[in-house]
Amino acid sequence: MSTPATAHPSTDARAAEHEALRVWLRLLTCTNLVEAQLRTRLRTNFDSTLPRFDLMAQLDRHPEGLKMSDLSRLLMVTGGNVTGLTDKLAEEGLVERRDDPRDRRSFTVMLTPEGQRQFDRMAHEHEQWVVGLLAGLDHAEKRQMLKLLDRLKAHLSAVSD
Amino acid sequence: MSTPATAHPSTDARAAEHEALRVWLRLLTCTNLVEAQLRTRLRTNFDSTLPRFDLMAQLDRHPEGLKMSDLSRLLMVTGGNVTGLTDKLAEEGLVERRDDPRDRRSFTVMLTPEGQRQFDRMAHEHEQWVVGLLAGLDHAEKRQMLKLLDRLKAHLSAVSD
DNA sequence: CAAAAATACTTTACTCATGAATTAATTCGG
DNA sequence: CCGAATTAATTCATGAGTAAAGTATTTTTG
Repeated sequence: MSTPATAHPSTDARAAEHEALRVWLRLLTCTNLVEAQLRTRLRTNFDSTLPRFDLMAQLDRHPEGLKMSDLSRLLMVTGGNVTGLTDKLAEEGLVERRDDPRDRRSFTVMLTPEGQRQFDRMAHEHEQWVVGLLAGLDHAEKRQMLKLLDRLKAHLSAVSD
Repeated sequence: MSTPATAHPSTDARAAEHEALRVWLRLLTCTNLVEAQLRTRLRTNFDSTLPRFDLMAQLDRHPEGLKMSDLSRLLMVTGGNVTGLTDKLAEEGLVERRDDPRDRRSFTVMLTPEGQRQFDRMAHEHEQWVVGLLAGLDHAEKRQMLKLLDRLKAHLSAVSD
């Protein structure tokens, strides 16, 4: 560990704090801008929302169906939240609750054919939106960003226990 | 514009989509992890929340006070939201609404001395939390990240009109 | 100057998220 | 096999956000 030739260590500490805050605020700003765009477009083009899209995306990835508890874990939200989202999607005929013959406490949630059709259309557009929103970075920059975010994520996962 | 020597353009397009999605999902994950940590710590250490902290931070940065509309713009949230947050902070004696002598429709919101004291304590801890959470990146990586996020932000601002 | 437009804020109704309490069904230890 | 603990899902109260409608006060303009 070499100490750089700076006069005041406290100055370095201040600079480090400032830098970390700047990175965090930019991170937050960029994420919020992208999210806002996706929300708006999902709303105006499909009269839907991000949470609903995310839930349907999980069901799309698991055609055999998922239990409410699985959805809760995969979406990283509470069970009560999944109940509410599923209720509304079911009302609209986009997903279906099927009794689990093995366990009468639980059931399996699946996309209906109608839900699958709607999701396919949404997913296709959604991907293109994301490509467009991230077009500010070229290929090399995206790779760099991914590397940095992976490092950050690893550290955060460790911190979060 | 040179076309790389790849067999199928459609393959490139698919790869590009996949890469953009991956970057976006990592961005989202990292932001959510940091936010969750900050929320939890703000809650357990100060019995407060991020929106309240952010509002108070803006008032701290503007000791002369801000109008509701300023807060709405700076926090990038709707006016109704600012009304609710301000109501609660005012109830708790942390901020104060002062009549604007020039315009009876509006008023100036300021931190009370009590609010200023509480914010000072929170801000100090908050900064150290962020430093710790971003400690997964060293100095050079943080600079790199900042550069990439700035580029991304510039593009997003342009897209969002 | 009076009517119309714009502005500042609040209110209302809705979505989405949480945590805690509840209900019902399953599993496990004795 | 029975009571205790666990698990699956829902319900309820609360907080934060939106969009849209409402109120009151400027400001603009014909």
